[in-house]
Amino acid sequence: MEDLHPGAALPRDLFNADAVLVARRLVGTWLQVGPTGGIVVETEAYRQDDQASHSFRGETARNRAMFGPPAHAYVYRSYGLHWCFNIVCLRGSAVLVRALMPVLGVDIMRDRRGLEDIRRLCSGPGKLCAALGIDPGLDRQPIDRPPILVAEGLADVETVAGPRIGITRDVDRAWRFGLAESRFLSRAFR
DNA sequence: GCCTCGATTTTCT
DNA sequence: GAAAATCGAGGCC
Repeated sequence: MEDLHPGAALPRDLFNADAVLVARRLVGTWLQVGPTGGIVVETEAYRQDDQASHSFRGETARNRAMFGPPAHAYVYRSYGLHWCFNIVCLRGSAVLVRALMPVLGVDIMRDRRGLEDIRRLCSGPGKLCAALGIDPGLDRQPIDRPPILVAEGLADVETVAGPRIGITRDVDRAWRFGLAESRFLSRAFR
């Protein structure tokens, strides 16, 4: 494996754009929360004109962050149990970060997850939040100020695309993006 | 490896 | 009342 470390922080303007473009762009970037972090290997885009998105029916108490400024976090509870971490893009849209290649603070992440297997530490949106210590305290926080950092990561990235996971509407949009050949995905791309 | 199931909050019907 | 942007455990092959 390469010598991995964060590069320059991504500018906020980058997130003031279509979530589909941002989702593809984020594959291979660095995501850090406090003392833990790694390389983003899987994302999904959700737009307001998209029936699978929480924002489709307008603003609610839960999805308020999606209607706030770009480059801020949207953290929500999934299936009543797990947390999911998104980055807000154009108004009413966001990118769900689904999987990470653990790099920084791996022992901390193992402790938080109670799991040794590095390939499964962050291989899903709920797992990733547990490993990074993400909770609703980060909802609506900027992603370019501590404890969050999103920065350049891998130099050359080959991405693959496919249908999103776990949704029942607008299922044919290929808005899930992954790092080609990565062993840290939540599921393989076909 | 595959499958089924249950935990539990938010939203919608 | 039921489904949802999920996960882990347990049963089976």
